Amino acid sequence: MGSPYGLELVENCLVCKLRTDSFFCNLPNSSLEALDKIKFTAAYPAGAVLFVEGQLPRGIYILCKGRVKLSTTSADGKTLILKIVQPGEVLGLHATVSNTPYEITAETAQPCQLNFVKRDDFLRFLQQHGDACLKAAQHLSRDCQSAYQQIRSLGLSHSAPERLARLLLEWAHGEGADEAGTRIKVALTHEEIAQIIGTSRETVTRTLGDFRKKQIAVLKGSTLVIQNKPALEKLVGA
Amino acid sequence: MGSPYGLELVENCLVCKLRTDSFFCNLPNSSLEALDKIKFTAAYPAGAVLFVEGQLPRGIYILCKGRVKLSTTSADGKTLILKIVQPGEVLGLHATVSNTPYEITAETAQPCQLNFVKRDDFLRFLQQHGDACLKAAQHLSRDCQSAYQQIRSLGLSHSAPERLARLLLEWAHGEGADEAGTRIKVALTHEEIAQIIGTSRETVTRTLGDFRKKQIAVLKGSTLVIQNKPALEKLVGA
DNA sequence: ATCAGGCTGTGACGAGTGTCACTGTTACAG
DNA sequence: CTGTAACAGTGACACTCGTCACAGCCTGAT
Repeated sequence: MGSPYGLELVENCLVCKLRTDSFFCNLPNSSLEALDKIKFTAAYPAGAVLFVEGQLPRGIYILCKGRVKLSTTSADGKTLILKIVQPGEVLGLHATVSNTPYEITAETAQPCQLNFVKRDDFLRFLQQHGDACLKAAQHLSRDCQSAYQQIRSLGLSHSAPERLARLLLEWAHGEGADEAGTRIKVALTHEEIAQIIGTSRETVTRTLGDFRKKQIAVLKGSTLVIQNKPALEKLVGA
Repeated sequence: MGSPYGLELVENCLVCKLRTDSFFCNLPNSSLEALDKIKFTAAYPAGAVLFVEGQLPRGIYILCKGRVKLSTTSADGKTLILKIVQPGEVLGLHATVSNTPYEITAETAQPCQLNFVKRDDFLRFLQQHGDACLKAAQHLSRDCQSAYQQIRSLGLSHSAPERLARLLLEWAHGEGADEAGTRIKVALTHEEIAQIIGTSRETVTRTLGDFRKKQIAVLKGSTLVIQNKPALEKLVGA
């Protein structure tokens, strides 16, 4: 039994222990069985590029395990990270549905397990399974929402500290806190954070240093501790 | 026969002369008839607010005639325009599909005719008509695309002139040109343009003045003439 | 005609931040 | 243990652009 990149492959969605409560994972069994027949399961190492902006859509990827980074790059090489995709989410859905080129690039950030479904198979599947089609629509609407949120963050904020504060709060959302504050794991470099909030690496370093000095939040290694959440909320103007 | 706000209402989608080739308008007749039964047609004056960000979704609006402005506003009153919606497009789709609050505000920019469909009716309609559901997914994927485009514009560009150039090129896309250049009608103030590209009114005025001086483009009244398209393309770095 | 209100055009000024250049720190391979 | 590369921290500087302030200019109402 091969387990490439340290992953144990789960071949069958129906008995999959990774199943989340989101999107395609929790379809009724009849639809899930149909999906199971047309999917291909594969494992990828960290840093693998699933698709590149500009390519014609080959199909969709369902992320079972790991993290995937979605980004776009400008002509002069500047990169903007759109999203870190979590297990249970689908990649390449809008390009596949509308048959337009992928407008973003997807790259694994960790070793990942993914299910791939070819475009033709997938569209046929959607036509035959109304519940799945509705799920797809819901998934797309979430993508829209997160995109709109990022537009707000980029377009309506006045400063880099404000955008960084917004990002930290987003991460903190739904996490529990103890007496020291909210403790979160982030596996991102300053450079990557800069690419998310659309600023430079130096500004992120400086701003985080500023937050540390003011005892608002501390990022050490891959551990972020938010000590003063109200201060962050004040920064975003909420 | 009342024709409010100078509009002549078209009550029946099947015989509608406004039908575009996009989205719900060109559904097969069987689905269109079903849609016709659950929709409410209404006319609105310019400046009418269809829904506000934060409200729970009541349903979707299909724009038959007129223009609608989609925007979000920050806590401190700054406004960002996301899109000017054209006839044939659907409003409030993602909020309705995912049953989350509208995260944008929709306001008519001209007298408009709209079809409204209640949420429950619409979701039932989607479940029963697979073709319509697929259309809805396609529509959502277009919304995503335009959102991603705006993210690129806001996050990856270095300067206001670059963003303005990108906007002008977007407007020029698909328009014919004569010897004087590409002539486009835009019914937007400098203020509104500023809110689209996320800058200040003064910067738009100054940049347009600069474009005029360099004979790149001239905006006079509501007529925009693009004289030197290559110069704009060079500005966006393409 | 007169006035008000919205839009456009312009100047001055300073905060914010991108860029460059460098040092310090950590992690990991040989 | 050492060398190397990636990442983090920091200072200096220029430059963009947001902000304030005000002057023309239209359009429509009175």
